[in-house]
Amino acid sequence: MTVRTRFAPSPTGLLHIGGARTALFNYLFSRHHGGRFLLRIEDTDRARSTEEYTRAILDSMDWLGLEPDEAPIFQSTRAARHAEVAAELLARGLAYRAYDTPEELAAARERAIAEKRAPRYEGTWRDRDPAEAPAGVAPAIRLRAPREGETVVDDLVQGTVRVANAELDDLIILRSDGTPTYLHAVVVDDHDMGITHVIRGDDHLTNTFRQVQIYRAMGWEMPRFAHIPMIHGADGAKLSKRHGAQSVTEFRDMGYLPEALCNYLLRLGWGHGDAEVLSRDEAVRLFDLDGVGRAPSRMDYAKLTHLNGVWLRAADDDRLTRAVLERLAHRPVLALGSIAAGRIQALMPDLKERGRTLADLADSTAFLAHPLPLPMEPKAAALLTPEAKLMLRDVAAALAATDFSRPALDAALRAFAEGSGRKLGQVAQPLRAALTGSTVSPGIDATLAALGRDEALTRIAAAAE
RNA sequence: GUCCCGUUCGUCUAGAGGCCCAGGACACCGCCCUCUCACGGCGGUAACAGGGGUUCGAAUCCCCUACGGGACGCCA
Repeated sequence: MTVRTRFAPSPTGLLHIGGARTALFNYLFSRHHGGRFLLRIEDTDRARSTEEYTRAILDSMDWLGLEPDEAPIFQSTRAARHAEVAAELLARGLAYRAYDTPEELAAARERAIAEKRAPRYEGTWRDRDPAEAPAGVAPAIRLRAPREGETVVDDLVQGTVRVANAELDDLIILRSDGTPTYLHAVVVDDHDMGITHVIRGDDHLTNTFRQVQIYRAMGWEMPRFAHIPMIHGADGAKLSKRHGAQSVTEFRDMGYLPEALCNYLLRLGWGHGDAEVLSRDEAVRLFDLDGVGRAPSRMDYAKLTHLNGVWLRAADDDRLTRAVLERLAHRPVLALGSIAAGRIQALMPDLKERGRTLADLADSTAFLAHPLPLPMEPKAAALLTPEAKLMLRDVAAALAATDFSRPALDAALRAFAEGSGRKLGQVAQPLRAALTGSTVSPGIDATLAALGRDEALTRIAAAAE
């Protein structure tokens, strides 16, 4: 049997990281087992679903490298099939028409809560003669769920979970307007799509019992279920706005790399020995459901950032240069011609050593594209004392005598420092300030070389004035 | 209220009865490297929720308590 998994987001918002992790686990599981990964857009809530969100979710999945193996299926296109299955259940006496009005149900619910009973449907129309149906009320169709015994879910993550059928009620599968409810549509679609493994957030665990009842009623083979714990904010509460970034789009905009976000999300709730840094290939090779824990995990932005640094250092220089240029394009003061691009490219191996996000990288790169006069950070300006300025003129002369290769620049600076009785730092720091307007940059020789002879000497002269 | 699930360093986790007076990673604190900042290296602080069992022996098995989370909709 070929493994088939699916990710089934509803397009009522951006793809958040909980959803991204669910998608990732589905993807990795299917890949690990040589199966297929599908996508279903659950857009049955017509009021809240939008095309923009659908597109945004697709974009985010694409960015994360989680492309589905088949064209996405839109649940809204399958309403007729959902109704057909409901009709079959009705014909076989496994479902029934319920004529309760929303008002009656709401009243019954309030009564139950007031009397501290579970707010369950009492089955008013379960065995009532349809002839008693009130005129003008369109019925909803409810599943005739078993009332005795228990329903068991053999979950790949949660283990065997069981509940007494008396705890469950007769759920609505088709609304009075003929549209399917979520629980019903999911079962029908998963069955028709040939889904073998349903991997989703554990907020769906208790709903699974009712879905199992639908599978049973239809006599369908059941998929295996795997309910993975949810992601919480740093305070342990459900992830929300106040916890900071939560959508994939936001993380992308903040300068996180998709491989880093995937790596982080993979390790959140899943472990494999001491493995921490995992490429996509390694993840596919090692991932399986037995490594997934059952407790909810908290989002740790610091660890994500660290991992991003690791992947940033491993990333290709051309790719990073392009990404940085894109980010810098929003800064009108910069001169982003081919000269600047060349400098950035040249210094990228050194720059990426110290950045943690693309945003950091762009910040630490901007000086290369900045036209003169260079803005000076206060700390940098403080380094340019009158004595330092005098020294800078001599340094410029020493540097001008080299071929401006890194080794030659390094040797010249060391010789100059030694010859003038200074420590290298006493020479390098004012020089750094002159070249970058900052106290922080890659090695001074690399910085000089990236700027090039003319620009470097011009900047030094400007600072020495 | 009812039902379901969970609880190992601050955080993510390793741990499937003796290998654990609990290992790794991030964060934090020292030191080293060093032209700055990073990177890297070395070291440190820090956890089995509590209580009962079972067993020669329990982080690992059972029970209870506490605390978290989730679900109970003609939402998905």
